[in-house]
Amino acid sequence: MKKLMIFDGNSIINRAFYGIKMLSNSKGVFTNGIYGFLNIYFKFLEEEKPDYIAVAFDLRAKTFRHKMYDQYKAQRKGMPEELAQQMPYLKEILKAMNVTILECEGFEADDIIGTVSKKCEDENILCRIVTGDKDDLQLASENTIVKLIVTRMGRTETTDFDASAVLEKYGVTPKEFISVKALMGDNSDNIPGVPGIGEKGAFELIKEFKSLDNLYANTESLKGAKKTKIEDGKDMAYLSYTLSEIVRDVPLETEISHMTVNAYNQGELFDILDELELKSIIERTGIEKQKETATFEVVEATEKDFETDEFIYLMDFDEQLKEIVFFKDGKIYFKTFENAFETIAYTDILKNIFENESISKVSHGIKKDIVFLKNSLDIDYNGNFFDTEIASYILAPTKNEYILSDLCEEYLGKTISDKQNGVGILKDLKEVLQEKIKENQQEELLYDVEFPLVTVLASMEIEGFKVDRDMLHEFSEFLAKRIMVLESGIYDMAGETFNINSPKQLGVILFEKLQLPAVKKTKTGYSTNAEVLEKLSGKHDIIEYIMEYRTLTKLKSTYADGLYDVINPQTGKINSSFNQTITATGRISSTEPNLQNIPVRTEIGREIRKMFIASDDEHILVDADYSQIELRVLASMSGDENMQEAFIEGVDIHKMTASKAFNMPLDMVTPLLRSRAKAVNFGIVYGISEFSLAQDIKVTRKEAAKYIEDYFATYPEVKNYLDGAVDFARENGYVKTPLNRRRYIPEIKASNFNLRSFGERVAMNAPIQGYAADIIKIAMVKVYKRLKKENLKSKLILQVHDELIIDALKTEEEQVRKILREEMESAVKLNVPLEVDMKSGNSWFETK
DNA sequence: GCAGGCACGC
DNA sequence: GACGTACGTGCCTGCT
Repeated sequence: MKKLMIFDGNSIINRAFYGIKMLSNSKGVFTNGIYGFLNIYFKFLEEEKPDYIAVAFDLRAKTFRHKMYDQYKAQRKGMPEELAQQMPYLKEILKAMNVTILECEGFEADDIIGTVSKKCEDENILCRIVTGDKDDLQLASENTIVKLIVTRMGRTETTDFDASAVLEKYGVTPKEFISVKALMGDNSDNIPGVPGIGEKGAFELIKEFKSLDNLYANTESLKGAKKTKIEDGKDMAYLSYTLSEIVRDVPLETEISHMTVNAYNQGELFDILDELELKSIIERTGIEKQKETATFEVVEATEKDFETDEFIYLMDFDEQLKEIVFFKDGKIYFKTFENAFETIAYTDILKNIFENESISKVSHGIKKDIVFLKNSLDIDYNGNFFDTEIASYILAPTKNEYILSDLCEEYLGKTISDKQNGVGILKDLKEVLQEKIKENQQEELLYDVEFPLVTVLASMEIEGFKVDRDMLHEFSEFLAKRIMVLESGIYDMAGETFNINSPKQLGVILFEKLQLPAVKKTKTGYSTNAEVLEKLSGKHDIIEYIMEYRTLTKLKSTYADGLYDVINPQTGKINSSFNQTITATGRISSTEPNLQNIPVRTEIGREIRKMFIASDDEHILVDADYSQIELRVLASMSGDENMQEAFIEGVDIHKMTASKAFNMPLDMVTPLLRSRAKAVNFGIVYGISEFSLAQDIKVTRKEAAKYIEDYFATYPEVKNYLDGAVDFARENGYVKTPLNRRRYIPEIKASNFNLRSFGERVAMNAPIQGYAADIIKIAMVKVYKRLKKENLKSKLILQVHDELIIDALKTEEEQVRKILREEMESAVKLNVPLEVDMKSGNSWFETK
């Protein structure tokens, strides 16, 4: 016997959508429903190996059921936007797979399925119905099996129902199932049923009477209230029956003989799946990439081959240079290096290329090359280059990684098999990226800010920050002693030893053994974070101990010991990595170690900064930080005169905000009111929610909302500006800074309130934080160039978002201060002054 | 190897 | 009313 399988497209994509966590491609198109549908589709295809296959869909148009009963599915909300946008893609995919799609105006997918299964019965074909909708159980028969799926926690479970399985599970036949539903109704479809008859009653009645007709022919055998309910509900019952009964003679245009399982239209299918970045599905379909695989002639390079005016290369090294591959005149050249001698013999050739301004370089991730060439061969990489990694980041800053092969597939549709072939299409990639950068008007941002910054960051990495090893070690030992004392105190009070670092064990001690009130829970148990501990403070002496223990162990492990472990033993310096392609907003990040989160707020934490020192006795640290850069940016971009006034007059912005928002003279502003105004300013800058603001300043959400309202009344143009940013994002899908740094915000269209609110806050915040990031990057490039131009030996060694640190030769200190102030304050022209606070000192501690 | 909880900075 | 909450990095635990 032949076998047909039919899927309920809407039902399955729905199940998948709600059962699988949100997925989206890098452009923000959601894909979880499609992903789930296809996995289910392939699973059943492999299991059942049908001869015919079809997928049925609902259409948006009203069905005969709506015409018959205007309340039908009336309460049902439309599909959420995140799912709706996936439907056309799914249909395209099915078309590319040459799968029959069945839709029929005026009917639902269920009716189409009912019709197809009826045809199967007539033509003696086995039928398999795959759906998440229990209603289809009425279609089960000997030859028709309903495969009912349930998705939970990302897993799909299936139960098979033929007629006897329905009878066994529910005690009624498939056809009787319709009558049951007619009596009990269905909330999800808004089918009324008989008032007062629920699931239990409906099943009992139909088990006894078998059908509605028989029930109503024998109502006299019923008793009491039930009898009245049934009799009164007769019209409703019959209406509900018609609504519930699946139609089995929908006018379909397609015959079963046309529903054969066909070969895929490979190129088309690949393109869609590739666009959606559904890699595992591509693998599962087994489709071959129809696209070109880049292959080039590969030859070993001679010294002469290195002569070129455009050096397109990829370099491989660890401690030693291992290989350079480069592309020239349609050929790939490679040169491998077995040992240090070979490398040294090549130093001049490499120097000629990398130090020569007139040879332009193209590569992927150039900063690491600059650092390597300087450290291992003392080669000074000049600034004439195009970095495809940085360019890709500017085009799409929210991607997790910028891998060359992925980018080639994305932008060129070409697959690269290895590094050698990668270099062969680097130039093509460069040209596509260049074009897109131009389209987005991001040329100034890329060529005048980001590329020059690569050199600056490399220099900062090479230079490093000198630390006082011994002092760091002593501090660690000091902490260790104090931690020991706290530890034994905690064990005493707890009456047992346990791992204080384990929130799980700590939770048991505090909230079970010591019976302290548990205020907050996490996914896995009791919350024991600082906020919770603060609330418990005073209730038990152990709390203070734990709070101090947390502070000190954090200081010891992350800072004292963590930093000690990464000191270069030769130089006594710490060399962090500065990453330019991580953050969504345009800020840079620092890793291994992170020097952008060295403690400053608490006295004990600030101690760490005493260990960050000038490189030697001849040097001094000069620290310059922008004063309120984000708020100045906001004042300038919004054009709000009230806010600008504060900066032009040079008064304390938080105090001014409090004075204006709470309608009182400046000298009446109390520290508490100032700190609340500050929190609102802070919240605006970081795009925090009303909820977070309430938590921050420990007021109710309502009060927080009032503060925000007062704030916007004080600065009406700020409100206007922020609303405008949200509108812009809704319309364009992204926001931008004045330098056209973009951030895409797919969340702005989400139907989920939290996700959409998040998108709106991002839309308001990204231009502010992003522009501040642009400004300090411009300043860094200008400061670096000035230091070089004026032949100074002082070096930029660190950036912390609004702060620059220079390790200055003492004899150059005044010149360095002048350069920092001038270049930072003139980086861009705002409608308010850009101000810099500056301080020198022998340690980072002293500069604060 | 990975997720969760926590804490540090701007 | 939405039950999650700006951006990052790194440490520790406790599970697989």
